[in-house]
Amino acid sequence: MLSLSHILESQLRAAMQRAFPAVEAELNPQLVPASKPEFGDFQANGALPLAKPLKQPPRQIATAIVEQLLKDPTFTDLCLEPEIAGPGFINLTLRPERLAMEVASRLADERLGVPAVQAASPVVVDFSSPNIAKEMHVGHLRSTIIGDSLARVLEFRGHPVLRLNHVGDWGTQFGMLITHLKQVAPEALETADAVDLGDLVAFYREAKKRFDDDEVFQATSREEVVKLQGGDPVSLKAWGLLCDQSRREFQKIYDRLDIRLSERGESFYNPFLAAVIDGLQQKGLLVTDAGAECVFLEGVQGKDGKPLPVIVQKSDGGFNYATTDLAAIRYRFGSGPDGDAARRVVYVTDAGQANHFAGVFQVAERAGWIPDGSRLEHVPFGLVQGEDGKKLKTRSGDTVRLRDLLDEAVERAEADLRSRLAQEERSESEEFIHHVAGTVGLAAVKYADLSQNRITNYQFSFDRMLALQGNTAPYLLYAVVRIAGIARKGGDLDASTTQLQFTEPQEWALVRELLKFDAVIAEVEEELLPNRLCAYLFELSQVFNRFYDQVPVLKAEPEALPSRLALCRLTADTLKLGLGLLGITTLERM
RNA sequence: GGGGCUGUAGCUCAGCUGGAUAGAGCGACGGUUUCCUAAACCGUAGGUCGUGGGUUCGAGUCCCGCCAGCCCCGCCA
Repeated sequence: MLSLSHILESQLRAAMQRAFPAVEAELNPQLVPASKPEFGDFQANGALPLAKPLKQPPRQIATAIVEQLLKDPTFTDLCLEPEIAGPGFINLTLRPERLAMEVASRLADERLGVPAVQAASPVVVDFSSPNIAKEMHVGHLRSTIIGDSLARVLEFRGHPVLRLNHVGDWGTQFGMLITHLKQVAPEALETADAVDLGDLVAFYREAKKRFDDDEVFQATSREEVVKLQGGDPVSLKAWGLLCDQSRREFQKIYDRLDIRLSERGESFYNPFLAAVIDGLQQKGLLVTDAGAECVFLEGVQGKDGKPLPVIVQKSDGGFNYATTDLAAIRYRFGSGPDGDAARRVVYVTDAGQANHFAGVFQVAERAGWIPDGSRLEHVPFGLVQGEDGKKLKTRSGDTVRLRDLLDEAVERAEADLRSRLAQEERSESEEFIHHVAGTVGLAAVKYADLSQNRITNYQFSFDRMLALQGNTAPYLLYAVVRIAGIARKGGDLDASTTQLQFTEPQEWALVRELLKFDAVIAEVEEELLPNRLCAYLFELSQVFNRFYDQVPVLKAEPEALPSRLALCRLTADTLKLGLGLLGITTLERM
């Protein structure tokens, strides 16, 4: 209904101008969706702020606006007579036949009323970003799931999206690991898969410990990084082997989650690091401090009130992550061949990096590397916590591997399903059980994460995410299954309907809910908050379940049947599309 | 010490540019099934929106102070 609201807005604006031609300030109708169903479809709050400048009671102002509205035939064609309520709200109700027309047009539109932008320049979504030589763990869960969903929404809107996996394949950590392996397991640096990933993780832990405790080891590691960054063939080969091995493990997780990503690790920007330093130098932003090249931030003070630096070149000559991030910003906004020519770049990383990104973004801004009219955004999210409110750990206190977490979700979904089948004395094939459990388990993990406002910490709970009632994936999937059930029992959902007619309040409620879809997608695209889409899909499922419970479909009167089937079809299409944008696949039976 | 985020019902959370009596789910309590999967639906109870000021026609939402929790703070990412 976005297009209708735009039309209404301009009609309101015009009516206000006609009613109060003397007012010079911009007249804003303040048109928003009605806060409650009994107030109609939209409400215009614009009369209230005019009370003071016009020295008139707001209801009188609203009356004058409504008077003008009623003189506009395009308005009366669209809406019933407006009502003035409360202190001066103008409540607008669309004509039922217009709502039915909107439904009809969506039934004929595979995009369900969501317009496609004609965008040539890409949007970069930087997400997931695990580290080479480590396993993906619960810390990568949110970035991976949220980033994928945002990418899907942006793609659906028509943006060319670059899904970039900025894997940690460079830097000090590699120096540590390679140095350690040279000493304890040199074969791992020369032969592919000489040690498995689990061992690599153990080696990494040992290396990290030595790095923290042993100054000699620390120095050797730093030298190793410099060698690597300098292109030393032995180091490079070892590095390549480690990356290949990790990459294959990551891919298994991505395949399982149905997530597509282009790997472009930190190392990719290696050739562009020196130019970052030169560029900052040319802009006069660079300051040498204690041997390190820094840019001091404006408006951010550290202890003792001195400005905080962003270090772009360490005193040993090496570059660090800030340098890489700056090079990445230049590359992503830059035009080809060495550039992505993006107009919007978003980073889906944990909220703990907010300061880092604020600093890096400021430096990029001051260096003039963010083109006018383009957007550079950090999309932060909170920690994953256990049900005890602390950082999620295994019972033995280790980090939870992503693989294990997904396995457990699916196992629990399967156990639930089997006990339910037994209870209902249903018999299903093993294939069915595995397919349903796999879909439900992964959907539950994704939905639970996405349905919460990402900025807050997220309390992870298998029991809650797999619950069959409430705002959960199973509840939404069940709504889709119910509609599929209607189709199986003889309802032809694809039957074309020339005349839509709705009589029951439950039908109208469903119609109105269905028509909100386009506005929700626009909101997610803008705000990058997938939980808004989740909230909508949950609401839609509830409204549908109410309809399903209280209004017969297959046993409807012949004149009502086609319209009700059409509502079912549009509901199923909307749920499937919406869930698809969350990265969740639906089922026909469960 | 400085900065960021958070604080809303017993629990987990919504609350979009400030707008009508602050919403949902779970849990609790009470109902509904000869009918499309009851994995559902209907109802009841439950809140000084951390706290004190301020801005204004109007504040959970904006501004300032304070309290509590989490995170970050020069050569890790």
